[in-house]
Amino acid sequence: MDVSPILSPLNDAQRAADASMAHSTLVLAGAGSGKTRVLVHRIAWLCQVEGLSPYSILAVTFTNKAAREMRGRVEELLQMPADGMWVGTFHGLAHRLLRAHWREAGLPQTFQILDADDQRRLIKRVLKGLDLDEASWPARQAQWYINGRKEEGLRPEAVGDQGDPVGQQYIRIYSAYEAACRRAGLVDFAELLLRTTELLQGHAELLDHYRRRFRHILVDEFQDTNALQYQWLRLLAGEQSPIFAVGDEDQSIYGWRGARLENLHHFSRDFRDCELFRLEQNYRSTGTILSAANGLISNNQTRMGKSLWTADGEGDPIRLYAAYNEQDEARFVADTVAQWAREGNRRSDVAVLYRSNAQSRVLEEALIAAAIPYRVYGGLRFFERAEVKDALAYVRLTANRHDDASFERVVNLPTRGIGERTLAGLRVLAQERDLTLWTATTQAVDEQAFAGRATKALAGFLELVDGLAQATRSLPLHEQVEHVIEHSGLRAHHGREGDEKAQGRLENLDELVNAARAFNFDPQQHGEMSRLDAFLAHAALEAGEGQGDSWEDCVQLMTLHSAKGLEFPMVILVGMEEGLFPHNMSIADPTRLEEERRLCYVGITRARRHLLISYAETRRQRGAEHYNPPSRFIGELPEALVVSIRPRLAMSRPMASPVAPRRAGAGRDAGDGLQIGTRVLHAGFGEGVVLDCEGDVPSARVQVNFEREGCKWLVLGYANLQRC
DNA sequence: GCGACATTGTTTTTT
DNA sequence: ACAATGTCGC
Repeated sequence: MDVSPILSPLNDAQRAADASMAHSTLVLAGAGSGKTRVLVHRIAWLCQVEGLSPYSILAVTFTNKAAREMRGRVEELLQMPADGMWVGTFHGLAHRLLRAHWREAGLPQTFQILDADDQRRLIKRVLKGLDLDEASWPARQAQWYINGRKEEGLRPEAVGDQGDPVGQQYIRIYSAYEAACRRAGLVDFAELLLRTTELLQGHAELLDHYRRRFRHILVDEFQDTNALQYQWLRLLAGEQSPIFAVGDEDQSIYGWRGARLENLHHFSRDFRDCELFRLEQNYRSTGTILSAANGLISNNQTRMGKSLWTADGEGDPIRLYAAYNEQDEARFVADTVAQWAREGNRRSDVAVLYRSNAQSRVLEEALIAAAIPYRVYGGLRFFERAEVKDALAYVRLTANRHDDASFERVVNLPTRGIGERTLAGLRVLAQERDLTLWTATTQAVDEQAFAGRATKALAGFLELVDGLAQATRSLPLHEQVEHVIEHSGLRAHHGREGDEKAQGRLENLDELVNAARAFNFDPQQHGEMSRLDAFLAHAALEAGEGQGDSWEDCVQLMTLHSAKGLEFPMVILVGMEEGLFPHNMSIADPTRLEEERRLCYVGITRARRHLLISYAETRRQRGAEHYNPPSRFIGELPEALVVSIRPRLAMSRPMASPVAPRRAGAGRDAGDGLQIGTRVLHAGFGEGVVLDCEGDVPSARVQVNFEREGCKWLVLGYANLQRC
């Protein structure tokens, strides 16, 4: 057997890890050290050298994208399809197990998945049902509590209440929520994992079967596992299945949603005969970028420690730009990208990374003004849009009439005269008789429990859904979806609104039909599920990243979180100010501050060749002007690696209006559309940024901070400034 | 029951 | 600032 294609592209450390004979293997892989490559080649090694069938391999990732990439690369390396191999996200794999064993798991065959939004809405209803007012019991809080308990593997009855009334109330909420899910056949994300864990714990023969089947388990991004995922893995691996985990403590950025970095530290204790490998050679970035990353992360106290190095050269210094305000910063980004493109580079090789989504707006405006195409990642994805979810709710009801969450969503959409009063009556009825809303409605109609008009409306809704189910039963999937959109009245509903946004919603509905048409049903993966159920699960589990959007050469805009796992020749890290990054919510707590620092580390290590950092001295945040000092993280970079690309002037932070109040509107705009922060070109002084302006049009003066000459006041009528 | 105004709370995100 | 809710009058 020629193993050279598997091992020869690897360096010594990677090769040692991939050929490890230890029972458990933990690979601490720094950013850009070939993490995915090690996983892919390990699978190839197992198949070709140790002679395992792909059928007996289980590989777990956190995102669908990572799962797809892994499967693709394994197939490429092995030169054959790896159909039998289970590769997927924790949730995707758990879902698959639950579909295969719904009976043993105690679920209805048609169980539906709740996404985070569905879950919150359902919890809201449960809170109402318990007569708790929303002010003291916010749904978000309850959601956080419930998911937290599930991720600890705890059911309501297992949660210990220390006699504290708030805790007891939460336990009540948790119980009521569980009952609501059970009645309606609904499963939230955390439930997928918890239910699977319990399924395997409670059914020795099933556990035994899967333990025999999965002779080897691989896990990506191990630092992001939560307690339940860790438990799930231990259970599935048992004593006999070797486990191969890859992770990086310095890239743990999801602590706030339950990820436990400790899992990485406990690995060698909990999985027997463990061998540890470190990958520290980086193949991505220049020496400068790595030194900056190392310098920054060394400020974190709680780490095992690791230092990246590269055989590559030093490369460019890191450029630091002190913007006057957020508009100036955005313009700097646009200018930089324009310059980069002018030099013959691709715009898509540039990523602009920010801490929070709200920051994308100014950037987008500046890019539009400069006619630079861009693409924003994140935000709400296709299957999360309200109109799409509405349509899917109808479809879900045709598949499972008892899906209360979907029932509530569309029972009066478009409005058909079923109001809050009627609905409240229905809920009471359902509660009293322990029925789903659908059944309760059927009985209410039979018994004429409500006023004539309401009863008629309810009967109309029941008929509508039954009719939709009837009519679509034997249609192909996309025609089912199309039929439902048409005959539920949703299309007409959005058509009536007639504004620009409604147009977009209609397009999304069309796109949903397309998505249904394009959905490929894989009997091997979906087992005995119907095509429709498989599509609905797909919509819930894969929010629909790649939908739409052509492949134009676009600058990439995204949050630091969504940049994890990606790399770009040029990275611009914007908004590096105290309070923004590190975020205000995290500054006081050392643990969270360290996570912010890791987030910064992730951002820096995305860059291959060029790294630019900027901050704004003034920024409008939630309506008010803020003067945040530069981020402490800037100061933590080795000074020698950073150059300021515009010398900061003593005058660079002029005091704003409190000292010299101006007439409303004046002071913002010096006629000519020159606003504070506008970049201008002067024939003699070169380029600069408008800092201030005063007076009215004939004698207006502006203060400009020139790159070469410093700060000057100019009379607008004579200066002949050009915007640039 | 429904549309027009006030109030509210604002990290990060995948599944 | 601003979107996403909740309350009020018809």
